[in-house]
Amino acid sequence: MNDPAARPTRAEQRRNTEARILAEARGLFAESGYDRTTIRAVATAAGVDPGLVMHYFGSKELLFARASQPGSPPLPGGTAAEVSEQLLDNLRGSLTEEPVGSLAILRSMLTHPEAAHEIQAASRAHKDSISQAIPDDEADLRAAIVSAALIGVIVGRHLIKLDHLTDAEPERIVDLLRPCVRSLTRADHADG
Amino acid sequence: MNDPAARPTRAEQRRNTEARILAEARGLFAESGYDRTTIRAVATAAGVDPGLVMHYFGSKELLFARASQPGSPPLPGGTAAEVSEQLLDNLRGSLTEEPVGSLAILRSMLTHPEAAHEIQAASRAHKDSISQAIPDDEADLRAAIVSAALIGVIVGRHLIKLDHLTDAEPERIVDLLRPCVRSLTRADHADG
DNA sequence: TGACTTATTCAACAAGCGTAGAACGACTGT
DNA sequence: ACAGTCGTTCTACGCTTGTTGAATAAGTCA
Repeated sequence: MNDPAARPTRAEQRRNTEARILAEARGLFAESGYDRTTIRAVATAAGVDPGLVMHYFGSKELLFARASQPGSPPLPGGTAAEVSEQLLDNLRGSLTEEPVGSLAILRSMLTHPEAAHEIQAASRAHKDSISQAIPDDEADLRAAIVSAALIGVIVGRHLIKLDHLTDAEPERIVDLLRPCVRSLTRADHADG
Repeated sequence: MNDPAARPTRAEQRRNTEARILAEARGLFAESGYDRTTIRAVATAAGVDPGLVMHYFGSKELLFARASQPGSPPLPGGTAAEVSEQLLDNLRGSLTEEPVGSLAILRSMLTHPEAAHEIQAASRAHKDSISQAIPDDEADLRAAIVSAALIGVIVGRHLIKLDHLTDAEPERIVDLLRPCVRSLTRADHADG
């Protein structure tokens, strides 16, 4: 019955193709964004009829929602120094290999309202857990800035593919950004 | 002949509607991106027939090219300290009111290849003039990082509208980012 | 085996898109 | 005034899209 070499059962078959469709959808959404990814293209990539995609996922919108699961990294917490090091750890992870689902959201965040909302929500959650560690009345703003800047770096590397950002060793980028993150999570900054 | 109150001449009339179309196109491209902005919507917003838009601009692609003129800020140069202050000046300008043409490019940079190329080119030009002021063999990487991070902040404020980033005073954001930019344009950074 | 479910495909619809070309009518130079 | 330019609109073509419902064929269970 459960012989792995045998012809797969019906339920297995279904989960199989459903997973294959989902994987191809993730890839295409991450590569081309929501609008430029057609259900037909997903179906073709998965070796399947477009109608089947609809039958399994209901609509393009629902397919996108399933394909772009936030997979949000653990929220930082603790002292300011700890928070900044956790932020840099997350950054390092996102630089080495970003999960395709996250890239799908990032790719579409400027043109697809739903994706934008998810980014806002994620950034808001991030902010709440960061700003508590910052002894400053501008803590919320600081948290928002560090979110935006780090998103910019990830987007620049994976999606826009900025020249020297794509090839660089993740650890180098993290090292170069460490003073930035620290100055933003601490309340001290000198000008002049 | 040139009585400003009189009925406009043919050439004036043309420049008039052409400018009106271009303005509406800029607005819509900045608001919705390339794909979601239809020529029909631009025409309707300008109170004009879609065919006229084609007749004046040739194609949607050409219209986008005209509507999203880079309007790149003056390239920084000089010593490291001067460069970082110029970068922050540009940032302040982009935070107070970004020209709609630039927002059109930024909005589409993740989904429209042409827009992505323009961002890459702009970032490359930026890099060349920044990295010369940085006494470091990682100068190119530093320049790319600062570009990406600043783009992230601008995008977070104007396009994604991150919570506390939208309301904040530009000068506050600039002040908070000053240590960041300085640490990236200088060759010194401590870790530990 | 036979009844039933279900994974999958086929064919087609309605809508929206960019775009082309003919047509109209007012302005313009001679 | 006449011929021609030109701003502008109308209509329509061809294409792609998301989505649907019927049809097909294979697996499943009594």
